[in-house]
Amino acid sequence: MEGMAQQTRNGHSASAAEVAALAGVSRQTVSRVVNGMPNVTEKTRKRVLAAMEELGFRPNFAGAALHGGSYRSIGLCMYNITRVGNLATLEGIMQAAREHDFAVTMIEMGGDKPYTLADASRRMVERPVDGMILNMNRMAPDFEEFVPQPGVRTVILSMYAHPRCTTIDSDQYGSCELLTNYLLEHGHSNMRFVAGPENSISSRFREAGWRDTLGRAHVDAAPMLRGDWSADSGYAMGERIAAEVLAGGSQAPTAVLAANDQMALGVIAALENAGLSVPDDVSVVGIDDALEGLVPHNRLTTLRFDLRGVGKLAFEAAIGESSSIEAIHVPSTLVERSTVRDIRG
Amino acid sequence: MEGMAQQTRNGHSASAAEVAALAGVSRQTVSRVVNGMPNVTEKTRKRVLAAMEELGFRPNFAGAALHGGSYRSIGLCMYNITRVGNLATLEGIMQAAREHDFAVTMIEMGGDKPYTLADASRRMVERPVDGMILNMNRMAPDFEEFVPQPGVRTVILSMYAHPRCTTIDSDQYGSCELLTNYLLEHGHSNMRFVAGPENSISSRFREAGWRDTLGRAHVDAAPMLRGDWSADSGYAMGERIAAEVLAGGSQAPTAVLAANDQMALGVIAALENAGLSVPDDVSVVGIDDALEGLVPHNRLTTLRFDLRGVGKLAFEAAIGESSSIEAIHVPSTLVERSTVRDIRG
DNA sequence: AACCAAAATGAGCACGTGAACATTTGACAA
DNA sequence: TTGTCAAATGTTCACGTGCTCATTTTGGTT
Repeated sequence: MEGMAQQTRNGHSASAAEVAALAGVSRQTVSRVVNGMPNVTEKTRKRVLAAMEELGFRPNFAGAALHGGSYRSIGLCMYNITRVGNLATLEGIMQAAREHDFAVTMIEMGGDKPYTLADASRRMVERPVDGMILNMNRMAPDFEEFVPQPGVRTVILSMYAHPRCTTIDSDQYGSCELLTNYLLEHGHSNMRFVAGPENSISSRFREAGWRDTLGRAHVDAAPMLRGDWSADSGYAMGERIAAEVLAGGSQAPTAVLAANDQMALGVIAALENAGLSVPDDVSVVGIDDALEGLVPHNRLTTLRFDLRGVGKLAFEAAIGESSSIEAIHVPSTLVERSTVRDIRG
Repeated sequence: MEGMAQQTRNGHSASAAEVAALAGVSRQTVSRVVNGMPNVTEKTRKRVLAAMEELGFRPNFAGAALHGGSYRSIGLCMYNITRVGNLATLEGIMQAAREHDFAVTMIEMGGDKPYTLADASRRMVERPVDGMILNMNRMAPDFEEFVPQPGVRTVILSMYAHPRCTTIDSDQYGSCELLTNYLLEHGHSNMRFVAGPENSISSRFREAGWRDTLGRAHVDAAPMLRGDWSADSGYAMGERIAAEVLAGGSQAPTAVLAANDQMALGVIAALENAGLSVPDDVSVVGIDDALEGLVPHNRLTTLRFDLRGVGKLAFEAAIGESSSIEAIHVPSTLVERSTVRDIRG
């Protein structure tokens, strides 16, 4: 059993005291070596390191954290990791965490029913975290009245501002404002909007951005077409739009704004299937820039969110010292490809 | 500052002792209430709960864990979260974790250079985790010689078996074995294989599965076509295949096995662009079943991995009591749609 | 009222570490 | 040799909790 010298007691790794005993020094010297502090002779350091090696020493996290320091970890509660946007945000958070040598402690809430922020916060706070980020996809039932756990900075990923927590999200509203203006500037005053599902917050803000922008430009909005984010739903709406275009008349649309790229893809397929050309007959724009590498010859003009930026800001707000409460909307950038034609003049 | 009664000292939440003092009971009684132990009068419990509420008590994780219990968390080290497969695996792990009331502590390794298992393990072990799962996308340089941290069960997500750790992965080899046999059974003895990039382990196993299966069936393998997972690379290979088909002759392919769905999509687009019909002229199969909702009228016959199953098994191996070391390959299932034609007879 | 068992509560130790402070060692100059 | 000072090392305390064991209280029975 010599090879098993690492194991002491019931599976727990050796303590600093045992290392100290083996190395013939005091426990404090071991601590100094572990934490790379100065004022240790090279000879002593070597002896301690050898003892650590022999015993398979693993500094006890609890003992270290107990003293009152930070856990160097932030909590993240996600509702649905699978959603493309959430994933990129997660990546941004992870990247920021790595730069600060933080870990990310994740818990997932049951995917079926919408969770309350209070539940998420309660489950998270019993973990070793220095702050927390709560993702809110659908509307949390207790959003307004939610009170964050005292002493743990809490950031909510949400378009809605919160009275007691900093909120961060990509500017969903601004995204459609930007795209609508873009289409208007290219002469498309008669456009159709293919929306996402009604229960999605993003979807609602995207729709509002479109509608308000048209209103500000004094352009009448045609009835919105309801999709469900999927390419097939986009295709179905695309068929309707194709019929409108083919029917002609002054109300015939010249452009389509789809609330995500998949639906835009469906719209394009339906239009082309009906013998129409994109962008010669109809211009189409999407949102998300999610088709990269996924579709051959991707040429969709779309909008890219700075999701890593969102993740980074969320992380920094969660560990930040500032106690100010902000509502941050991160802007997005237009990605011009070739599905929009300029029809002015 | 009455509303700030929650905050004591420098941002730390109140201790059980302070709660005890306020409630006029012993600290041990507070502990009993917190942990829901029996033998506490209802009246006492109420008083303690009230005191906890007033002070905003948060049980100190370190203090509790110090006693030697479990952290109720497993570590996960990921190389690249963005990859579709990794995401689904993560989801499986999260789901299993939730069922056991575990959290998942994630760290990400720098996305640019391949990481060593030793690095990942070292960074992970200083966190409060009861076990760890290491993801290995490319070949880790130290795979063979890696020795897991003593006392922390370590699971590697890898197709290769490891001498000292349990390994788990979707059966990449078996996936192409299954699909190749499927095509052979449908009369396609002349098929082309569009591979993924050379540095990907999955890619290598998928290619080997295809090649070996053809060998066992005594069918000559045509030269493999090298893609890079992207739809555009699939399109490029599809153009070459189309040329071969149109050239005719006994060596003209009747089917294509693409190592992922995106490339299959590209192949189909190229074939159809060349005036060929799928599946009437050429059959095409992909792998991953990744196009759901993403593409209108998805009809690609493909293979679905049980990635959640992989995640679940990995989690359970990481917290399991059994010290046996296994190499688990989780099988996948065929998803028949309509891009393969039976040309027997 | 007296007694007893069971339930409720309290006291003290142990966990492994970091930090402040105390002590020893070693080098060098007078 | 002796004194001095800095570097190296050791000692002690504190952190907040769970557990074991001791003590007190409660409720019921004789």
